[in-house]
Amino acid sequence: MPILRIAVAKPLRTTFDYLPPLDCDDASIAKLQPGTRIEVPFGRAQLVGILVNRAPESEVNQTKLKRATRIIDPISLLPKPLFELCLWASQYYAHPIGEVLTLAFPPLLRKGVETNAPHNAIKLTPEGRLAPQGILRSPKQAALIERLQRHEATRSALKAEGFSSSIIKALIDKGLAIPCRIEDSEFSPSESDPQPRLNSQQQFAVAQLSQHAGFKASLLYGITGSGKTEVYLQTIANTIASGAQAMVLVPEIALTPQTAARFQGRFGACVGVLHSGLTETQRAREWERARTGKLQVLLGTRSALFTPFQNLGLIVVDEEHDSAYKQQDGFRYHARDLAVKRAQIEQCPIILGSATPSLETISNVNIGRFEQYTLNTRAKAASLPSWQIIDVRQQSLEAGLSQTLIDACHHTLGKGEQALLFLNRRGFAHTLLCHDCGWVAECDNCDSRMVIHKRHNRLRCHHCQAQKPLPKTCPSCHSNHWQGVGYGTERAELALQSLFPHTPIHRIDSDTVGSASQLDHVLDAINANQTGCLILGTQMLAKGHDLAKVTLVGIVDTDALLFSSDFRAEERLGQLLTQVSGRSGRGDRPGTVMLQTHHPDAEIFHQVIHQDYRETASSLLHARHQTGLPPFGQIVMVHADSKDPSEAERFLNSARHTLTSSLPQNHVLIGPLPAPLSKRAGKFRYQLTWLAPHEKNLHRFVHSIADTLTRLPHKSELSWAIDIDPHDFL
DNA sequence: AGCACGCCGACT
DNA sequence: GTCGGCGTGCTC
Ligand SMILES: [Zn+2]
Ligand SMILES: [Zn+2]
Repeated sequence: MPILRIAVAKPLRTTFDYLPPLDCDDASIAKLQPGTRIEVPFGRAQLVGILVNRAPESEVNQTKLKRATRIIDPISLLPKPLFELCLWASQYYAHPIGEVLTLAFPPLLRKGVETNAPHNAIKLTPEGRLAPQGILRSPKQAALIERLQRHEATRSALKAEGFSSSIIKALIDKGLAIPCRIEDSEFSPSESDPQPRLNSQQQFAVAQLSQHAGFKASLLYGITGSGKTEVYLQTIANTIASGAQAMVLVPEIALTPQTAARFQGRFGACVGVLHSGLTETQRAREWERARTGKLQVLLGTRSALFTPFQNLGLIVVDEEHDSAYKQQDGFRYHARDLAVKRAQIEQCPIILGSATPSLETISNVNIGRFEQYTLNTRAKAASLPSWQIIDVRQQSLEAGLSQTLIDACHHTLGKGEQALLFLNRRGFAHTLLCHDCGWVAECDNCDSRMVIHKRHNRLRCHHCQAQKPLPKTCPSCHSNHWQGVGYGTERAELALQSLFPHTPIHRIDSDTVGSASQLDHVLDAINANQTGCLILGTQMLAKGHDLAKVTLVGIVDTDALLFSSDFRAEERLGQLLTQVSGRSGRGDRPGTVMLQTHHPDAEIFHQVIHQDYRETASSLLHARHQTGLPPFGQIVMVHADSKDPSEAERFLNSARHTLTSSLPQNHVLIGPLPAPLSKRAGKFRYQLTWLAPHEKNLHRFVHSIADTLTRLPHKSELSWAIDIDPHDFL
C-alpha cells in the first residue's frame, strides 16, 4: 500500500506517514510531486501538510497510520529546485523540515486556501476554439465565441462590449468557455524609462554577467555612487529578453517606494514587489505571479528568497554584506548564502553586489569560486573624500561634538551645503545616573541599562519591551540630582538645535522614521533643501541613499565597536566607516569625513583611511585565518535560555557532554558561557560555541546533535536553539 | 509547539 | 476525598 511522507509546520524533525485519501487511485498517487499540499489529521487537529516523498510501505505500526483527508493541490505548486533548496536548508541549518517548507508558501496558502485567485475573466476551451461556425443557434453566443477567438477577456470588459452574463453562462454550460483569471497588470502596459549609457566598467560587467546561462556567482564590487543598480537593471533586461525571470533581494531598510519605483520605471508592470506592507491576499497574488511566470522581476527582502519561479534566470543580492540577510530567530538562515545555493540548484547566475563585501564573499573570490567585477569610478564625484581623525581625548565636548567638528559644520552650512552627523545610538542618553550616589537605572528583565527617551519622558529598554516613567528621585538616596550619561540621537538633536538655531535639522532613526516610505519623505525634503541643513542619523543612513548635497560627514562615536566581544566587530566597523564616508562629496564638490575617537591610533581607522576597502578586508581575513574563524572555519552556536538562573547552563553542560564524546579532535567547544547580554526579557541566557574546521559533513553532526538535544531532559520553560554560521555572539 | 496523561500537595 | 500543579511523552 503506497504511503505519503508528509511534513507539518511544527518544530518536529521528522515527517509523518499517511495513507492516501480514499478517493485517490494508485495512478494519481504515483503522479503526486514533492511539495504538494495535503490536508491531514494531526493529533486532534486538521493541518495543511506538505508532501516530502512517497514510499511503498511504512515502518510505522499499521494501527497508528491515519488517512490523509484530501489532496489540496492537483499539481505541486513548488518547482523541484525550490523544494530541493528547502530540503537542503533544513539539513544545513538543522531546522525542522515542515517549518522550512512552509516558508515557500505565502501565509494565505499555508492555511489550505486554493491557489486560484478569483476568476475575473473568460476564455475558450479547446472545444470552443474548434467549434465550427454555425453550430450555435444564438447569434449572441456565436459573436462571443468570435470575440474570444481573438483574445480572452475579463467579464467587465465583455459586459462593456454588450455581452450579458447569461450569454457567458450559456457558453460555459456548453463547455465551450471556462472562467479564468487575468491579472490587472497584464492589460496595462506602460512606457518604460530609457536605459542610461554605461561607462566602460559597467558595460564590461553587464556583458560578462549576461553572457553565462548556467550557474555562476559574481561579486559586483562597486563603490558608493558607481552605478551598481544600473548594472543590475541592464543585466536583468537581458535576462528578461531571454525569456527568464529575475529575483532581486535587498535589505529590509532599502526596500523603499523609491527603490521599487526605479525597477517599475524600467520594467513596468512585470515587476512584483514583496514588502512588509502587503496584505495576505496581495502577497499571495505576487507569489502566484512569480510562480506562473506572469512577472519577470521580483523585488523583495530576505523571505522573498523562497518564492517559486517558473523560469528563474538571475538572482541579485544587493548590499550582500548586510546582516539583515541573516534571520536572527527561529529558522536562522542566511538569505545570501541560500541564494547562492539556490542559483546553484536552479543553474542560473547570481550577482552579489556591495561597496563593502563581506569577508566570506571576498574569500570566495580569492579561492576562485566567485568571479569579481569592479566599478570604481563615481559618476558624479570629482574625488574620494578626505579624512580627518579628531582626537577627542581631554577635549571638552559640546553635545558629544568637538569644537573642530562644530566649526566644520558651520563652515559647510555657510556654503549652503549639508553636513551629516552619524551617531549610532538612538534615544536621549544611554544611562540615567544619580550624581549623588551613583545609582543607575537598569532594566528589571535584562542585564542592561535603560535608555532615556526625553520626548516621552520615559526609560526604555532596547532589549525588551520594558519601559517606565523617569523616576523623580533616586530610589537609593532620594536625591533628584540626575545626570544623563552618553549621547543618543534625541539628545544630540536638542543640542544641535541650540548650537545651530537657524538651521533645519533632520533626525533619522527608528524612533522618528518608522517606515521605508517615511524615510523616502525625509530624504526628499533633504534633497530639496537649498540653503544647507544638518542631518543626524543612525545605521539607517549608512545605506546607499542618494544625498547629493552632503559634503561633510561627521562620525560622532563608534568607539564602542572597537571593544566589542564579537568577532565580526572590526569587519562591521570597516564596512560602516566606508559606507558612511561614501555619503560625502557627490556632485562637483569633494567631501570631508571627520572621525571623532578616543583611540586615534586604532589600526582599523588607519586601514580604512589610507587603504582601499579590499586591503582592509584582506588584513582582516588574515586575522580570521590565524584564529580559524569564518570563513576559514565554521561556527555552530547552541543557545539556551530559561527563567531559572541555572537551568540553561545545566542543559548546555549536558549538551557539551554528549557532544564531546562524538566530536573529532580538531573541533573546539567553548562554554557554556553566559551570553554577552546575560539576561534578556527575564530569561538567563547561555551559549555553547562550537568551532569546526571546514567540512562537508558538519551538518550531519549538527543534525544528530539536534536530535539528541531534543531528547535531553529539560524543564519546559527552557528553550534552546542552534545557530549555524551565527552573525554575532550576542 | 500543543495537548493529553499522570501522579503528588492543599482545598471544599 | 477531589481540584489542579506541571513533568513527560507523543503527534503518522
Ligand atoms: Zn542616588
Ligand atoms: Zn529589558
